[in-house]
Amino acid sequence: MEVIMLKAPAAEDEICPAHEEGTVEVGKVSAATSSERSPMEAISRPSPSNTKESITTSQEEQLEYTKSEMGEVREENQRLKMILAQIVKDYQYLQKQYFDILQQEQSKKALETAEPDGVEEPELVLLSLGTSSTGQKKEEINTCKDSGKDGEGLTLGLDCKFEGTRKSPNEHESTISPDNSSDDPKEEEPGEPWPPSKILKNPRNGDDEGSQQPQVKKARVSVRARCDAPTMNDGCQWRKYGQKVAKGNPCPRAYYRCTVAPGCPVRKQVQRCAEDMSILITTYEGTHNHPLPLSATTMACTTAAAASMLMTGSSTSGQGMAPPAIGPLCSSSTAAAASTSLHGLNFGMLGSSNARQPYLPIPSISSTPSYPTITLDLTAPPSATSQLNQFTRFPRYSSTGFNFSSESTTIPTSWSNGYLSYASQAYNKGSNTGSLSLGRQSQDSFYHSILQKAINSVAATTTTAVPSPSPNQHALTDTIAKAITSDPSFQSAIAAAITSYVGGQPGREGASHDLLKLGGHFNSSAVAQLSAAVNGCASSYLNRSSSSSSSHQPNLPLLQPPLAFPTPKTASADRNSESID
DNA sequence: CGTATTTGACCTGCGC
DNA sequence: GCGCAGGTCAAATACG
Repeated sequence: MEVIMLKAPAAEDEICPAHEEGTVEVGKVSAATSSERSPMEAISRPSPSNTKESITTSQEEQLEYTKSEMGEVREENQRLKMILAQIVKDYQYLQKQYFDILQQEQSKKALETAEPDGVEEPELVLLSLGTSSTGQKKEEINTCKDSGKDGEGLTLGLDCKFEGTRKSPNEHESTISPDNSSDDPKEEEPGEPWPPSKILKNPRNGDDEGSQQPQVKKARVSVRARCDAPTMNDGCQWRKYGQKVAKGNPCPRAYYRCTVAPGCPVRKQVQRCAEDMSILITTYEGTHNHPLPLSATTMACTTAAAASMLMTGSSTSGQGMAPPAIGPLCSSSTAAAASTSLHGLNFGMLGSSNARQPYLPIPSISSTPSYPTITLDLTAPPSATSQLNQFTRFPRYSSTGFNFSSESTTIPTSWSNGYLSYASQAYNKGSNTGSLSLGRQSQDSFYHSILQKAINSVAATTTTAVPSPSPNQHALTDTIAKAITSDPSFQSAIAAAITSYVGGQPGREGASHDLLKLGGHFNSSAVAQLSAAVNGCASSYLNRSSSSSSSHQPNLPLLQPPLAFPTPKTASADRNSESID
């Protein structure tokens, strides 16, 4: 019975999470529950049909046992339902916050767009989440630029609609701010015909939107990642509707359309990099008009964030052959979200058969004349120096950027520093452009380090092992906690990061342990703060890791046990089997 | 048999 | 106006 209980939700998560939002899942769970009951009742009730005389004592005992088990199962089911409800609630709340932030930033940017420096069209916005080789970076950027035309670049336009790279602030607001929520039916509805051309072309779409905003250019989010599989597993269901060989790349470009919902306008292009066949370039466009699975949501958020950056960046950044000077800080919140979301993508990608390597996102945002394009490069070689070079080249960003260095020894420090910068300047600057560098190889080590650091700090202050906690550690912890608590977007980013970190590496139980440890020390005010901050947005993620020790967070209702979250099937499957066993 | 993929043709926008 | 390239459609085909 227990097996069933655990599996049902898990299975749902694997399949639906990406398709349906929590609400749906809840329903599904309910369904599962009812279905479970039937069998149970079938077992417990059969007695009437079977004469009791025919039932042996042992059988009766078994029935009793079964009944008690059933009761437990039901209780468990109820508990799971509650958890689901909470998660859904959390999710919705966070989503709302996230988009609110985006809107605020857009408004801010719109106001600041008037700034002289930002006048140039931001053809390129660099959002670096990972280490990337400088040289490569350039190439990538160029590629991105070209991509607009030859399709070499990948763009993932998930949820944001954009107007031309540069529109008046008002326009920006009017088109984007209203709805960045990917879940918002409204957004999609304006359904932007994917390609501008489409607008005019497809009457069948029945969308007048196209006509309404003929000039609207949708943002595209291009993700470059090493993946042997035909496509990345991004949490959505796609149907291939075309394939074509684009000029400049011998590899055919495949066109996919989201089939999660009948009228979903989201499409994606998948093409292998001509230079490196192992690199898969996936471009997303459009807005989902249906609930998204967690993993898909992440991507959507990434797109939205990227789009936001693009939009804002368009007003402030310079052109871009070389990663131009981007504002010191991309909208950190969005950048962070984007980066982390990307990570989430990676995570999703892990689901694909061959893609096991978690690549840190090294996103660079660029826009082509026709389409604002954001390129997230998850393929950067694990070169610490490359990142250094990158920053050397663009000290401007590094100085104010949200720098997640990949160097294990400096990561925490960089991060904290970067975050401080972020916290203090992000909104003040209002700049949407900048760099958010998350050392690629670091992703793993980065989050780990952060968590570890936080944990250590906490441990230092809460355990006897460390008599006198370092003031610095304390400060760091507080800083982190404050930073997280003060910025919902950042919370989301952290949540996504954690998700990626935890979920992206099924085999790495360490991550879970770290999180558990974090929660385990929640007595510490610092940890409590962190937990509270993260809790809001990542509770669901944490839950998974804390599943085996839900008792550890009595005071953290959100940190409940575990439902299978959209994670690579293998991961969730393993988890389920493990829990079952 | 139903669904997904393949593939050639068609449409549209853009540059010359 | 013409040609090129990107993007989409839809019939044919493959697959489960």
